[in-house]
Amino acid sequence: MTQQMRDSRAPSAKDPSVKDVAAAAGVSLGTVSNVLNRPSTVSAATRQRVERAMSELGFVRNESARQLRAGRSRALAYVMLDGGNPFFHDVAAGIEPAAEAAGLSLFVCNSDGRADREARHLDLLVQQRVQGILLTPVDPDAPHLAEISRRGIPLVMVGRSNRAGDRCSVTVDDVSGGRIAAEHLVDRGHRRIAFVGGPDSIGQVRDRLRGAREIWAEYGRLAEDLIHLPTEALTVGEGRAAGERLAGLPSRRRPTAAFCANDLLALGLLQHAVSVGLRVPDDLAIIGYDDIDFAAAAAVPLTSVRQPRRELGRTAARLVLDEAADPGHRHEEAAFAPVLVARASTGTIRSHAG
Amino acid sequence: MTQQMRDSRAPSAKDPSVKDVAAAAGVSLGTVSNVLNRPSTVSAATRQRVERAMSELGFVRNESARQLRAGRSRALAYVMLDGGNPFFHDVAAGIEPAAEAAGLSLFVCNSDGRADREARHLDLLVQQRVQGILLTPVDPDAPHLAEISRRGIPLVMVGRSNRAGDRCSVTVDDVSGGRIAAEHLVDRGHRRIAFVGGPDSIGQVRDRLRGAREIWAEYGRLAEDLIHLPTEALTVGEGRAAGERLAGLPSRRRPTAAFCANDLLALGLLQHAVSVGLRVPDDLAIIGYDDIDFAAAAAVPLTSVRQPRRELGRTAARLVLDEAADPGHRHEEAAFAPVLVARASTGTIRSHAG
DNA sequence: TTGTATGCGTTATCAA
DNA sequence: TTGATAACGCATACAA
Repeated sequence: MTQQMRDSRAPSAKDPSVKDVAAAAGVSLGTVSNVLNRPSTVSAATRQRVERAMSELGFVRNESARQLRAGRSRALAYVMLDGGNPFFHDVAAGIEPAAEAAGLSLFVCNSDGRADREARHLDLLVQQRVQGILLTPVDPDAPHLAEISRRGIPLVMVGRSNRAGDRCSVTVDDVSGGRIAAEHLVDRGHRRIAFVGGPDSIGQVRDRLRGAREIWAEYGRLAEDLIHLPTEALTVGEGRAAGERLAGLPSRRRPTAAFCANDLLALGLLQHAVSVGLRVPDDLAIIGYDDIDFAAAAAVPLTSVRQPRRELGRTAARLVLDEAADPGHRHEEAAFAPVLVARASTGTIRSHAG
Repeated sequence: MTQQMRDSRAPSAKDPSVKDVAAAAGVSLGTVSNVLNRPSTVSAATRQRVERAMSELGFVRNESARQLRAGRSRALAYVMLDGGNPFFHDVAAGIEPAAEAAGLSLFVCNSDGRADREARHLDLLVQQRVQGILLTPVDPDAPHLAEISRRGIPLVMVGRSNRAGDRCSVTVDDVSGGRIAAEHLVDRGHRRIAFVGGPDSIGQVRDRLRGAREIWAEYGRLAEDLIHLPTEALTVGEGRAAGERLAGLPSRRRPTAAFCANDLLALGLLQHAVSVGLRVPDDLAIIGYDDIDFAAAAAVPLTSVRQPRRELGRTAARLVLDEAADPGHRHEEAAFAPVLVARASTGTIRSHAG
């Protein structure tokens, strides 16, 4: 059942190198290299001989050696903020084809929102001499990021720009997103709403709340009618917990709608609402943020503020690649606009009964 | 706004090497290496001098050079089958700490269910000389996998074993899982059920259906009362589409419960059911497979057949690491048992009304 | 068109 | 305790 297979090659045999191929083909090492890198400069006859030797020996280029020689790796890296949130995987999915088109591999790492993990990943990536780093940072102004730039490694911020603005970034205006979400709720006639989200250390959360408050004030609503339900993380579980607290409010203070700082919170809140028999959107309207696929897939499809996830990744990749290749590169901030995607969780025009 | 920063080091300056450090510290290159690798053999005074030089120059080891020297990389890789399914990311999350504990990095790749992409990733990984590969394969018997083994690279199958059984694998018995799911529905009194899933080329799907059919037969039910609704992929969208077809069945043939080959399908089906006003579980009970976090988070929490996702990853990592390190390694198949996680989507004991 | 020689940065061996 | 040297596999400049 668990018999060791008799391999055609001893497991300990070392990989054949260009030298071995050269010997087998009866040519010099340089010729083998030419076959690999400038095949047109080699005569058809010898080329075939070399290629035959390569396949017979099972030759595979050693990437470490190539990198050492080249002075840099052929890879990009993306350090995401929360591996449990599909949003970031979608961003990564946008980066990958761009990296591949440039002949580069993509290393995907997850800081999990912890500065120490972020720093550790960054360390490793510098050791690998990656050509560029895409990062959704725990703290966009952390000193260890400046260190990366000082080394001359292209570093692009994804979803957040740093204060100094001295590097490329790809952002979606979170204040504007907060405004859009809140205005949607105002339009739907809600007069008492909740903002669900936290912790406050996350800039995106602060901005979205700020946007919501702006709109709220502009419509002349009372600040106290926009209740902030803080959470400890942007997770489904915290969304559920927020639901409990929301349900516990005295009815005169209870909001008729909730704007969640991301879709995970919104899904948790939705679940809690349904479980206690609330009708969504009639008893409680819910709007999320990010528009991950699971938002559209929810039992009550979730209204959400869409960020162009793949596009973020693609654009960020374009920027690092430019910074890596073009000596005249100038940093730029590519800003995208969030857009509202209205679904059933806030009521459709059709079904809305005032 | 997009001003080029004046770096303390010219962007083109090359990274300092051990040689540079040695020069700066006034010692030989070998001593620097000793500081790095065998600090105890260096006198405290020189060690400090070297360390100071290192930090002043901003020295960072070059991983390529280390790898070239060592003859192998310090990395593991996981090639997942579907990056859009959180299940696989959870497996990866189980691998990572194990890799880290062994001092290895983890490359995560996504074949997206396509053999050519899988092959391409594998190629790249061989070039990188990774120490081992974890793989949820498109086809566990594909010849390019044998090629990996022939090279002596530890290869562990995750969630699927190959026919020959000549390598390590970590599996969860899908037939058994299918049985558990179907029996749960039988227990709930369902006499006509659907199996939603496909394509047939996916072994896991075949096995789960087989298990369901086994139970169905063992309980003396008619084969025709277990309807197979094939899908083209294991996605939310396909789940929704299956819902349409299910609703289109004549009522005498319409199942009262659906067993979905994975949770994404189940979520799609759930959404469709809710959208057409079906009550879940009363009008239609739904059971999924994998028990991803979003199953528990659904508006109607989804009953699912749980696979120990992180544990799969952790165990697979243990096996590759053993194969990579122990010359006396014997291949083994670590088999886990799936377990039912009953939630509201199939009715709870309490609320169940026969 | 092909061959020879050198160096990338690191680690390890050996001699001092 | 420290220093000099070789080797890992590859790509390239240059010579033949």
